[in-house]
This record gives sequence, structure tokens and C-alpha cells, in this order.
Amino acid sequence: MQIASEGKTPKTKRGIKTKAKLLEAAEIEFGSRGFHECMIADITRRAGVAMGTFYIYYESKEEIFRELVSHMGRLTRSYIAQKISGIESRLEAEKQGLKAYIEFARENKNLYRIVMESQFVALDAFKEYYHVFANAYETNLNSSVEKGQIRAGNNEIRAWSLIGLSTYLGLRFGIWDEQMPAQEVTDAAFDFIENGLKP
Amino acid sequence: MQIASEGKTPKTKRGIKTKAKLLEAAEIEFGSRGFHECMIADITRRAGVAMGTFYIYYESKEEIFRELVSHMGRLTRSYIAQKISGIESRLEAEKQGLKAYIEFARENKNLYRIVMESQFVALDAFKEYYHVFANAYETNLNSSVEKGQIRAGNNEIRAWSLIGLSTYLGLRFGIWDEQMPAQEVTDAAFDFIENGLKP
DNA sequence: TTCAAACATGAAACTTGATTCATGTTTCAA
DNA sequence: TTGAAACATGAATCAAGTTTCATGTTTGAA
Repeated sequence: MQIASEGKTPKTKRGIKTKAKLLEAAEIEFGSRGFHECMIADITRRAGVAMGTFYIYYESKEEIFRELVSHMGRLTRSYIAQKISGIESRLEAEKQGLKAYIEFARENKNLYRIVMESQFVALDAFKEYYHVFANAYETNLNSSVEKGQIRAGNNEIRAWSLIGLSTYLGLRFGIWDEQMPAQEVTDAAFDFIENGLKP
Repeated sequence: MQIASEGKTPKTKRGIKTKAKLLEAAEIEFGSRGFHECMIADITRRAGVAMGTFYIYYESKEEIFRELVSHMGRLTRSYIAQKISGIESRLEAEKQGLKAYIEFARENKNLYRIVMESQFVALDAFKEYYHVFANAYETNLNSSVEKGQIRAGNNEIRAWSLIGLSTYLGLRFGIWDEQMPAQEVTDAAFDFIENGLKP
């Protein structure tokens, strides 16, 4: 049985609403100022509840942070899945997936930062996040090889390479500087991913 | 004029030695337990000096952390430069550089973690670190294109792609799990970097 | 309608650590 | 050799910030 979410599950409508307000407030506060710079009081203030209320739903500051990381994983996967659904060619799916990832980073800077910071706040959540991605990638690459859509190769290495590449392009061209259109970044990156550097 | 290092510069032999002991202790403490989990008392205890001594050489906990980030940049660059010096072919240099990077990550887990964490402790130091790398990469790629050693393309995107790829392979196969030999990681990654995914 | 379980409050208790400072000790150029 | 600048000490200070708790209020199933 999979646990749907961390923290105590509310029993009433009011409780559900309050927990949701806390999660949303935490996303904004952690996302904009970081885990250590933000205090519980900031979260409860933004959520419009008292400090004690926080501890009805979460055991600690770290617990709500972890929930946000899983949340980010689910959101990212469903956003990308929706963008590439129905695409037959794996290379084309990869390309649209990368574009979606960069767009997603731009539109969700808060959550993006939370995932990155989880490496230092909740390492297991961070590893979980990336391993889920890597496994999915690897599976897709394997089946594409079988279909003859891409060359055979070490797909685990390829998966982690693509993850690193996407993450840093997202950081550099999605978060730090949005001058270059997502399409241009994607096209250039894809030329590299498809053909490599060789003349 | 370039400032050689942060913090107050010691005037005597004893001072120089003490500052060095502090920096080394900080590398171990920050590197193994993280910026926020480690306290000044841990650093001074390991260095074998009193707490007050720390503030003779550094204005704050953050300042010594920043010095460690620059330090890591210099070390990494010189390690890689030494490993690829004399290699004529850019593709081969790139390959040896990647291998050196993964080896370096394995041998310097502390410093590797410090650089990663700087994204959340000293963002400007983090950006500086990666921009220096990216610029060097881009310059190398440009000159290789001119020599006809690699295809023309957007070398800024390629540079950041290669950085992301190296970083995540270093994390996954250098830090988290060392089962796979660096040579094997490098070979597989290089097949991808040279030829891409296309059949 | 009722009332036990849920939910909400926020001031105060507690921890945790960075930084300071008043007081010595050591170095080294002159 | 000497004394002013450097260096070293560590207990005390001080500022955060998380978590608790004693005391109400609200909800919703029976």
C-alpha cells in the first residue's frame, strides 16, 4: 500500500483546506528563500493560521519539505507525460520532453529550487526523485533501441546524462536567464543529443 | 589586481599555519556534514584552536565557505588541465577531461559537496564556479570547430549540456555508487557525446 | 440536537549556535 | 634584546527559530 502523502491526514473539510493552505504557503516560502532562511512562522503567516496549527499536520519543518519534493516529482512527471503523450518517435518524444522540462522549470521556479535543495535537506527524497526519473528514462530508451529508433548503448549512463543535461540547461536557461527562447535551447540541445559532436 | 583569497591575510608563519588548519578542518566538516549541520566549534575543535581564533581569520561562517568554493574551482581546473595537457584532439581531450572529473569527484567528495551546496549558501560563488567552466568549455569547443575536429553548433548550449552531464554522472557514479569503473562510465558517456542517440 | 473527536490558538519554553571581548601570549623587525 | 603588532583563548552574550501546551472553538455522525 502506497502512502498518499506525508503528515497527518485531516478528517474534516476544514482540516483538508488548512493543510492545503500550509503546503501552498510552504512552497512559496521555501521556494523563494530556501529551507534554512524560511521559518515556520513565515509559512503559518502566509497560510493565515497560528503556529501551533502547523504541528497538527506536520511533525516537523523537514516533513513538509519532503512532501513538497514528492509533490514536485508528481507534478513534473505528469506535466511532461501530458506533453509527450501520443508521440511515436522516441527521439521526438525526448525532444518535446526536454522542451517541456525547461518550460516547467520556468513556470515552477519554486518547486525546482526545492528539489535541488533537497539534496542537502532530505537526501533520500532527492535520490528517490532522480531515480524514478532515471528508471523511466532507461526503460524508454531500452524499448526505443528494440524498435530500432536509436542506437544500442549503455542506457543507464545515457539516462543520467540526459537528466544532468536537462537539469543544467533548465537552471541556466530556465531559471537564471530566460533570454533564449525554450525552443532555441531545445533545438540546439537536440542537435547535440541526436548527433553528438563528431563531424 | 586579483585578491588571492578571502579572509584576513596572516602576517606570521604561525598565522599562516593556523589559517590553513582552519581551512582544512572546514573542508572536512562542511564536506561531510553540510554547511548548516556543522558548527564553528566543530571546525575549531578539528583545527585544534579556540573559537575566537576563527574570527581572527574569517568574518563569518559564510566567508570560509566561499573560500572553499573558489578553492574547489582552482583545484578542479588544475587537476583536469594537468590530465589533458598535450592532447591534440578535442574529442579525446573531452573524454580524458570527463574521466578526470569523475575520478576527481571520487577523490574529493568533500569539496564536490561543498560546491553543490554553495547553490544554497552562496549563489554568486556557485554561478561563478560554473560560468568559469562554461566559458572555458565554450572557447575550447569554438576552436575545435574551427579546426574541423567537431561539427559546428551552439557551443554555449553544448558547454552547459556537458557540464550538467558531467556533474550528474559524477554524482551518480562518482559519489553515490562507485561500483562502475570510471573508465566504463567514461566510455559509455563518450559514445553518446560523440555520436548521439541516432541510429 | 449533541458531544466526542478534530481542529485552532499563540505566548512561552527551550535549543541551538554564531559572534564578541577582555585578557593573555608569541612573533619578529629594528 | 625589546616592544608593538599579531595571534590565541573560551566563557559569556545574544539572537534566532522550532516546538510545546493549556485553553478554547468547530465539525459532523449518530
